Amino acid sequence: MKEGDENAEQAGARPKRADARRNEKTLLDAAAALFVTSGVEAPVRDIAAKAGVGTGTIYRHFPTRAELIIAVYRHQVEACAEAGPALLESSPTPHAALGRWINLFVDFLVTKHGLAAVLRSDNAGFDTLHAYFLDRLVPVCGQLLEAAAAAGEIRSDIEAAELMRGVGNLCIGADHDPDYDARRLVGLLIAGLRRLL
Amino acid sequence: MKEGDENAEQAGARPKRADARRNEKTLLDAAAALFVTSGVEAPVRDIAAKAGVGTGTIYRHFPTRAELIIAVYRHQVEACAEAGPALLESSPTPHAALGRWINLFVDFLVTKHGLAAVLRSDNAGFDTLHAYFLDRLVPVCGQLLEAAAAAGEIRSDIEAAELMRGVGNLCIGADHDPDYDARRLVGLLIAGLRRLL
Amino acid sequence: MKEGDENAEQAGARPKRADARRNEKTLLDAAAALFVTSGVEAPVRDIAAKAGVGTGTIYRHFPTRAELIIAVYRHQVEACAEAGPALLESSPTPHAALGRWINLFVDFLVTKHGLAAVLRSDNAGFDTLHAYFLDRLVPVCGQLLEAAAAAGEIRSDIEAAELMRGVGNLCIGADHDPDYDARRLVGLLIAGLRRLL
Amino acid sequence: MKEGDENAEQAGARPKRADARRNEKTLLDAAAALFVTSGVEAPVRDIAAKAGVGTGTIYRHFPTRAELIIAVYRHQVEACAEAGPALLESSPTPHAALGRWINLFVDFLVTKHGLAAVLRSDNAGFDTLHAYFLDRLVPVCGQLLEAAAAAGEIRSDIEAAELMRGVGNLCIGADHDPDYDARRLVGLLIAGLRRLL
DNA sequence: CATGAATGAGCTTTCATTCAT
DNA sequence: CATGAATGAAAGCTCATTCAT
Repeated sequence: MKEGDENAEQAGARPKRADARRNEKTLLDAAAALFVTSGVEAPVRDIAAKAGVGTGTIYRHFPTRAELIIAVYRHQVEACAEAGPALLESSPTPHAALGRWINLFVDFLVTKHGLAAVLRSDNAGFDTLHAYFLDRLVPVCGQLLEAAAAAGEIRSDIEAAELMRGVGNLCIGADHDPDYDARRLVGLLIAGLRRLL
Repeated sequence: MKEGDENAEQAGARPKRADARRNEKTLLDAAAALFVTSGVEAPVRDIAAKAGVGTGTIYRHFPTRAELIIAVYRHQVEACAEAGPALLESSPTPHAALGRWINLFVDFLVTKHGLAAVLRSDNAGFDTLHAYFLDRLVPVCGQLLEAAAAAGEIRSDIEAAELMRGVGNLCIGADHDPDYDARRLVGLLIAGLRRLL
Repeated sequence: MKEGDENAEQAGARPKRADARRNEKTLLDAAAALFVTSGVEAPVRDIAAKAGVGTGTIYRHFPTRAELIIAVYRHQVEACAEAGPALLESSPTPHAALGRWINLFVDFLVTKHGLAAVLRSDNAGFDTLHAYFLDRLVPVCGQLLEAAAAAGEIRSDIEAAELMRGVGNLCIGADHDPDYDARRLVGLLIAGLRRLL
Repeated sequence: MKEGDENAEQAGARPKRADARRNEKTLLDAAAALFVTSGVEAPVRDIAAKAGVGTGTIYRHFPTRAELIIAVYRHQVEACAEAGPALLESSPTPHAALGRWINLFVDFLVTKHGLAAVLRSDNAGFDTLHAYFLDRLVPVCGQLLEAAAAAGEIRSDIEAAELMRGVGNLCIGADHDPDYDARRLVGLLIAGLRRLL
């Protein structure tokens, strides 16, 4: 049955079915919402319920939790990664660029209940997630760090991966405590990088 | 209630009390040992098994996990708290004292598998634990902070509670990753406190 | 519905039918292959995947698993059924013919991972399957049995249906254990039919 | 000496608590009953429900399904095993003893829905079960087989393990079909062992 | 008081089957 | 007709917590 008279999907070899696409969107929205309130380890059943789908649907779209988490946050992570070089150019100094970029990351993380915790998990199931964040963000951070070090603004004995982890850690629990300002503490951390004059 | 137990013991001369006390010691040792290997959220059953007692016994002595954790670490927390004033006197500057004292805290936390994470938990059951740490350590930290601020060494817009939380956060997950040096990052944080010259 | 398909095909000359038939063939091949490796209870999805079709297609062609199994093995079952009379003629004695025919059946069953087990299933869904095997093979077996009984070679108090079930049972699990030789045991069973002299 | 497990319990250091013992009995009864109707792979939840206990109770008493199955059938298996030597002495010939003993086994198995199937399972979880049956029954069968072979009554090329499996297989499904008489078929099998005169 | 048995909610994951596309 | 997305009922297993002994 090759009649191409049906509403042809937008160009592409195997376009996702409309309902599937809709569902995936619904799913991601539901997951994102639940992640905010219950953390990224929210029960699959709850996510499914919130999305109004069966649990199987989640597993079809995202076989592992890591994949779901990545999908939920991909856009924001990508945006963050891409912002790095631009900030380097538009900022007065590399150290300032670093601070701004880190703030972007903090703004992202602060609302991701439990994400930072899961990034520390030694559970094998989260390796993919771990790797994704590392792959995308550490190089960017490294670039900024190197620029600042090259400019003599900061110490050069801190690894990007370590700094990122520190920043990540400082964001843990920042969403459910108005007395805790992760951004301010991260500011301290970044300030601490400065080479002592 | 706090001192009552001791007195009742002397007066009543009930041998059971000695048993109970011995049990409690055994329990704390077992819990401490298991916390090291399995984290502070180790299954109650495992702790009981290690102590050679029934699970009920644990609940009798420590109705909530928070209480057990506090009991296990009380000595070390007290020691840390008490070290504050001494360090203030023996250190060249208040900021140096702060740094040393914070290092003490980091050294404590980093070896307590999962403790830092639990301190961030929004689980109501851990409120007591949270409060205990705050009560004991924040004033000490505040004292050091104030001294450093008074000496003009650091900014004065950082609260002790917030700083403690930041330090605690930086320690999360530091035990199972040799590539992550919480102490170095905390050092950055403390360095970041310095008033820019 | 049973004969309609064939006629409609010849009359209407609808090319779609050719597609469908090809599909059915593909399906049966895939199912047969998967049955060998994963047993006759292999997941529908796996079969569909192997055939390169959707799961719905399988249900369209074979609404129940029993029907699929029957379709997959029909040729071999028919061949087995048809071999009975021939063997009766070509064998030295009816009992020998029976033995040979039974061996044919054993050889068939033993390679059909899980088929023997499913033949014993009390799951209503397999009634059709059960009935099919009975309908096709029991009469043949009965014929051989009667001939042997008439020749005075064997006891006459065993029903063909029962014997077939026994043989079927002996084949269960014969595929995944090299230490178990269903054929030898079946040989014992057939030998046991002999009238004691 | 056996000196009674029951008595040892009263005397021994750690007697099982009365409620636990009662529960275990209830559990075994419930499991046995459910095994009859739903097979030995009946859902843990169903067994628990039938016994009126929580699922956890089952796992406490019998961490693996194999252990539960063994416990349910232990008495009968032991009785069967122990009957072997006695039958050898009390029967007119070793072959007769073998037949009688096999009948005992058949009577046992015929009501154990799904047991035979599970004994064939290649699932690692059932290794223990498999081993238990083999350990207890195959030697007994082997003894009878050897005696009969030594007496020249039967062929000597059949292994006890294989014979037991054959008998086991013949019993599959015998409980839910009044038209299928496993005992008669097994009789055939045993008769087939006879050395042809 | 101590014990540890019992409870049962809660989580993940699989798959037969239906039905929108 | 074919497709494969969605469904949701199972099922196994863990562990905090209660409570009979």
